[in-house]
Amino acid sequence: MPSRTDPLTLEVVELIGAVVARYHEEYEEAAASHQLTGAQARVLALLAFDPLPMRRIAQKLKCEPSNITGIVDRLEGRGLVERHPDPADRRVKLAVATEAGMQTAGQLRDALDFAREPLAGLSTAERTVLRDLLQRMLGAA
Amino acid sequence: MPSRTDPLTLEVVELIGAVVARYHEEYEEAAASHQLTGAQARVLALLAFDPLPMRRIAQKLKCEPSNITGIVDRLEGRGLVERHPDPADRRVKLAVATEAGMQTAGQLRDALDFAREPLAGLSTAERTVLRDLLQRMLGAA
DNA sequence: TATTGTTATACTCTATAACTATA
DNA sequence: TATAGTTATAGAGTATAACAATA
Repeated sequence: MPSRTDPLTLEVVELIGAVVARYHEEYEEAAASHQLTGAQARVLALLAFDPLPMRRIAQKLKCEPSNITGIVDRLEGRGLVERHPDPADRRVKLAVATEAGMQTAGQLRDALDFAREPLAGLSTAERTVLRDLLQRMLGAA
Repeated sequence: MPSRTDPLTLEVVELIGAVVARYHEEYEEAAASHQLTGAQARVLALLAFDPLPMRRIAQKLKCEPSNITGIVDRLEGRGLVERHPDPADRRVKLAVATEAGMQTAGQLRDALDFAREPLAGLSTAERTVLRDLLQRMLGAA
């Protein structure tokens, strides 16, 4: 078993850092191309998947609920999101992506292809190794 | 050759997104444990590697130079960084990590171990596959 | 009483533009 | 005139605390 700090491991750690930086760069860039901030794009992506109460959005983004008010305000001002009452609990407001919001979210998803291209060039065996490793990385800590 | 959107590839793409999210979470958490913001921690990490002119920091962080003034101000106020004149060009200010800054940067580095633990548990062959894949991912786009 | 969303406040990061001191 | 760093300004994200409506 190789050591925790051998050169190959350090190299891989550095590469992961580079992937993270690259992922963020491209995400911000894709968001900006739609005049959205990163936070707005993340919320829109969540809501395109399914409607959520304000509080749930904050949990998903791991931030305070009070922040979501402004982000959804701005998305709503752009016509990408709407606030709907929850019939089951009148305290709750469900944030829902509009048709335009769904379209924008789809375009954002397509723009984030940088990872998909090279992955598709790998054999099934290689991708399986990668999947298992990533799962281990996420499960271990 | 598998398709660009087959289930295994999509699964891996999703896992990469999770790794990115996790990486950021832990980075912010480690920074916060030293009463630093993410941006401050990133600048400190850069300067712990070697001193840089203000402008170079902005290039590394891919932001406007004017932003760096405030970030370095706050690091300097905490005694983690100093501004030194550049003898070669009196317009330039070199930002240098202090002894305390070097220590903090080292602690931040150690805190970001989540990737290293599981990586060290992989065989050399597996880590080599991973390294090559990550390099391909970064080079392809 | 507890919870949901909001408001108010303060701080940081961000880009843009104008300024200063050097070159 | 061009460049390095700064200042001024405005918009956005963030946490904290207090508030209204509802449970």
